[in-house]
Amino acid sequence: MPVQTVQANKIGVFGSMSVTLDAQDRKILAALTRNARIPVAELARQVGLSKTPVAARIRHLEEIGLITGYRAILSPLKLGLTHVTYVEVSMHDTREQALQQFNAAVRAIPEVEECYMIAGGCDYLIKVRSRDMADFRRILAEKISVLPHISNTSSHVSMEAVVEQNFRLD
Amino acid sequence: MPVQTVQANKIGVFGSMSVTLDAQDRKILAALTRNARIPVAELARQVGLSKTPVAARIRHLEEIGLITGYRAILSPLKLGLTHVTYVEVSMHDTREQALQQFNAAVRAIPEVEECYMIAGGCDYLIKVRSRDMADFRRILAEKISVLPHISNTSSHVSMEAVVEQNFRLD
DNA sequence: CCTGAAAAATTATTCGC
DNA sequence: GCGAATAATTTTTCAGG
Repeated sequence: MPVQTVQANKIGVFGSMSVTLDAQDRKILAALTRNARIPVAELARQVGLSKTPVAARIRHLEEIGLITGYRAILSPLKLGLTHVTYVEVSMHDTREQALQQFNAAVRAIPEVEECYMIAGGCDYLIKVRSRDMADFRRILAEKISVLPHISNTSSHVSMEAVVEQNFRLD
Repeated sequence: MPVQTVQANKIGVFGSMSVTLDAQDRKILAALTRNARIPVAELARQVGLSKTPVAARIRHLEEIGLITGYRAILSPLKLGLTHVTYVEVSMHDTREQALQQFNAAVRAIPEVEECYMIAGGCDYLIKVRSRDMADFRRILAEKISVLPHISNTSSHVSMEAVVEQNFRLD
């Protein structure tokens, strides 16, 4: 059975609670986080168990939704997507309906890599990945600035990626 | 032979520059980005080619460094890491040596998920993932605030993740 | 709940065309 | 680049501690 069936999310009160993991589960997750294609046999060796319990643990971690999937990681550099810009967005309407309309619209923009609603001054922080400054200008003008209920935006261009997509397991 | 070797480098002569991809390569990357464990046979079906060229294309995409790896994706929620905070960091020394010392130090903090050097007012933008506010306070006090050459920090707490780790292939 | 090995299924590779 | 046969790898199963 393909693994992506794991992504059947059970969204609800009980399905979204955090889970306690033992040291071996953490080793399994650390290894799968480094390499999604590691064989269970090799994983078992690293964890210090036999294949059977390791396979069962992986299956369980998938079923409870802790492992949401397995993905290939691409080089933004090789894709020509070297420019990263953070856009602060202020809203002129922060009522629930307006926020949900904004959320839906921002999710439809493929160039938006991340977006968080922020407490305090600016209302949203959007991370945009683009080819270059001209590409970003187009994205800002055609996609970001036309988002619903926006009051104004402020862009902050990255000069260097110091840490990109780091993980934390402990 | 894959097409991209014909017109290999778009810009410049260096091996780290961007690559031109045909529609089939993009389909392969899109599929592997959704599911790293998809069998070559299934991938071939989706792309509209047979297994042989698809396997060769994947191998090539790995060799040129466009596919950098395959990783399991974990649910921050299930791990109890629901709090995201962006920390703006200003430096009191922006000479090259100071920046490199800062970069090395920030890379050693596991709770830092991302860090970009920013043009303009604040010098760095750091994304921190924590269990809760108390956990963040500890990280800020013990790990962020003690980074070398820092002048001051300003924290922006996320209230909602609207988009998390979205990809762009086109 | 784990072990270890045999069995079964799946997947990748190698050919001639 | 195709398709089938081959070869390799990986997962699953099961009796036993």
